[in-house]
Amino acid sequence: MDIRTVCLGLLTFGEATGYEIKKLFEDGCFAGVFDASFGSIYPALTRLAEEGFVHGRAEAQEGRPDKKVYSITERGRAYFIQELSRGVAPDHVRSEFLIAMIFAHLLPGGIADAYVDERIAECRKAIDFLNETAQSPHTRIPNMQFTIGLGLATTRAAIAYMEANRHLIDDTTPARLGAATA
Amino acid sequence: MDIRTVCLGLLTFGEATGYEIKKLFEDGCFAGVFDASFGSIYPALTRLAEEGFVHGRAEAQEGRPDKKVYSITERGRAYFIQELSRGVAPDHVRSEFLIAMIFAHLLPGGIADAYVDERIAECRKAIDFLNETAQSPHTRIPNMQFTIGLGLATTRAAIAYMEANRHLIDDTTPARLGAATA
DNA sequence: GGAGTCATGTAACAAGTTACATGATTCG
DNA sequence: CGAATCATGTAACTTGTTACATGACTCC
Repeated sequence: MDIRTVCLGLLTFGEATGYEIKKLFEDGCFAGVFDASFGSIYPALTRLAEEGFVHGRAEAQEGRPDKKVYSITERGRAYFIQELSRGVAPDHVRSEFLIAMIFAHLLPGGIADAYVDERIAECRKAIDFLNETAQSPHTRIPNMQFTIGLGLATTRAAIAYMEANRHLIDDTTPARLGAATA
Repeated sequence: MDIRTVCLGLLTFGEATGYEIKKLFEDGCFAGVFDASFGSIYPALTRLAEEGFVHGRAEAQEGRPDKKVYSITERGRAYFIQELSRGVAPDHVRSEFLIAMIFAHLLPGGIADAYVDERIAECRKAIDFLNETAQSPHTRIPNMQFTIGLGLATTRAAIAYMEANRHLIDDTTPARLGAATA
């Protein structure tokens, strides 16, 4: 699924500007699920408008560029539902953290260990964030609670596992030694 | 981290051809962590060879194109360790499944439910695969056991959560009804 | 005065995918 | 006889990022 389609989906929750969509990818309910830069969001919205899937309304502002507030059209909504009904592609994951863990035995002492520390801290932040999000009004629908709950369950499992098994990383032989004995 | 660097990392485990690297991304220990197509693997290896990070040896075969077996050089190994020591970027995730769950309330009855079925089946397959991988000889190093164990822990948590909470998805109001009451 | 927020947009670039080209062998 | 496996490589294309351009206002 491309960014265009995801933007369309976001607009089913209500109107938004490109700037607001970007923030939803960063701190909103899409954090950790999808991400996109301004350089892809703005052209995506422009094209959606050309195709008649959204409608852009310019809102004048003082001392700032006009705000372009987009709202989804009936056609857009139908198209989004159709796209989402066609099936879901496998997850696309690219985790530098996991790669670092796979090759942890090559890293000089302390580095992989620090990566685990960082990761645990990030997971804790993610849990706080998910708990907050679960309270916000538009996540009251059951499928949102499901999605947030799934994130909480897997993140908690990750923390518990890492805390219980991080000695497997600490014990890693430093790189130079590993190369010498190979 | 780009594909080039990950290919370099794979070669620290021993020599391999482009074809074999592709298989490692699909069924090997990198399944679910990273993925790449031939169109990016072959050029990556060519460039790594030009840069002196790997050495390519052509092996003649009957009735088939020459096999190019790549092995990592000392420079390549040093470069890879240096790159991996510079820190890890945040995970890059793009999950159509999670997007489908977020918008499940828009989908016609039964579809989101089927997606959950599929997902649980995939998770079970992933667990079988991880258990097999944990037995193979070159995953005996502790950090590999850690990585595999982390995958098992989070995947099991995901299955358990989905089985216990999938009613939140089943209960979803069909799309047309949802639109009418909005 | 510098950083951060709000706000949009484009051009140059990077990265990676898909499809094509080639071709023998083996398995069902 | 078709599909899968083994095996490499390139060109066209898609997608998306980074950096730049513009500009005011507010907080420290």
